[in-house]
Amino acid sequence: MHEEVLERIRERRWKPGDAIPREDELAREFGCARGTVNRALRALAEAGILDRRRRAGTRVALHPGGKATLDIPIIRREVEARGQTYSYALKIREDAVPPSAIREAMGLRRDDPTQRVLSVHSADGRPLAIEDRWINLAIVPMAAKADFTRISANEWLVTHASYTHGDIAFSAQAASDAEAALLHIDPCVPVFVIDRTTWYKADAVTTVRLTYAPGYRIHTRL
Amino acid sequence: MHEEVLERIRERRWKPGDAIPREDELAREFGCARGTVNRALRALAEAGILDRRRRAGTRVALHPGGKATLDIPIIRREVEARGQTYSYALKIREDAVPPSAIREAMGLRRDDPTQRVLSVHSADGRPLAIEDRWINLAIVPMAAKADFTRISANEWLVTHASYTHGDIAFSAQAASDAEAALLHIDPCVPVFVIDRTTWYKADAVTTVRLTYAPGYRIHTRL
DNA sequence: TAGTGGTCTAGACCACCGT
DNA sequence: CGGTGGTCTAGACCACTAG
Repeated sequence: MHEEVLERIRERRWKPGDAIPREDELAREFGCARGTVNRALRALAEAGILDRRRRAGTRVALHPGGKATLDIPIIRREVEARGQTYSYALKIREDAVPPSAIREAMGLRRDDPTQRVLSVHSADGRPLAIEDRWINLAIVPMAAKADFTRISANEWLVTHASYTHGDIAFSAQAASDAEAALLHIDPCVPVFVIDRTTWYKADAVTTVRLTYAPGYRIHTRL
Repeated sequence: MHEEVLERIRERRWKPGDAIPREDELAREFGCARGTVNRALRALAEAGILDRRRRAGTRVALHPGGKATLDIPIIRREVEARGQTYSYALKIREDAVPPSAIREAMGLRRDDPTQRVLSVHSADGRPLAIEDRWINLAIVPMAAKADFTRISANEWLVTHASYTHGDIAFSAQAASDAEAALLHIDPCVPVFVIDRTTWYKADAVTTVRLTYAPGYRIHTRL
């Protein structure tokens, strides 16, 4: 069902913008229950292949497939999955007042308790990524007692803190002097950067910048 | 249902690694049909929040929420959505033999008909992205007749060609001399790069490199 | 092999939103 | 307003796989 509809779209029998038959018509045509048709079409709509609206019916999306789902893996697992040996070094851990840009992004006041954790993840002994993180201790007080010399803040938070929503951004940056030193590269070299902030209801949980060594790419299938 | 399960995970009543009750038990607890439970749990599993296996039951994922879905928008729409004026310039269009790296990535022979289309997308008159594309004319012969001076190859292909699968990669690169000239920036400046190749069954449809002007970021919510 | 999720059915009522 | 998708039910059988 799902596959048959996809096939008709790919064969261009149903083209972008076209309306396709109603659920009950398709159910008769395929000789199945409407619920089955509904499930198949809803899945295709979630994938961005179809546009569905009550009363207006179902149409092939104008720009089908304009979505990609990325895995955001734990760095350790990513390294180990490539068969490399992972290592990790904690560089800075301090209770400190974040710079105003961070405070603003997290919606924090100057007197909110925050902890900064800066560490380097390495693959086969070579620096792979810098993790520069600020944790809101008011929301995750347990983090103050966690042993970030053994497990990365990245990994600790994934299993010990929950979030309701967040945002993530990918960009290209020139390595700063400090970043270059940690990654053993020259300053101003292009590096791939991921900025992520997560929230629990109205409160920021943590914000992190991951700065990857040159050559890093995020890859996914469509 | 969906929300209630999410809430229990976020409250850490069900923690990563924990097994949660069977579908029929939850159905009794919530006073609904098993089908309803199944739909809710299946949705959470697709989102990476739950791990489900027949016979083994349902568990909270060890690394919940390790997925992000990105919109891969048409550049024109992306610009217009920001309220900027979009413009587009075709720079190169030629039937040519792709370099061996491209041929290899697309699985083409030297005598397969291919067309190169290189263009620049601009926002408010400022170059935003270079689109450097190779099209497999054996699979999309209509592309030879398309008017790429008016509509970008990007946009034309989305509505006139289908694909069964593809892959996409994001990386940070140093701008080459040619790219720097087209984007009106200095060489070696960090630029965000998207490489994408799409396939129809066993044949490559097109491969494209989008090179974005400095400052570009991809952003999404989690 | 037994227990779990995966999928389907036939029917029902509801919510939304173009016309 | 009416027609469409959205969601639910109660039941059934199947497919997979852990023990």
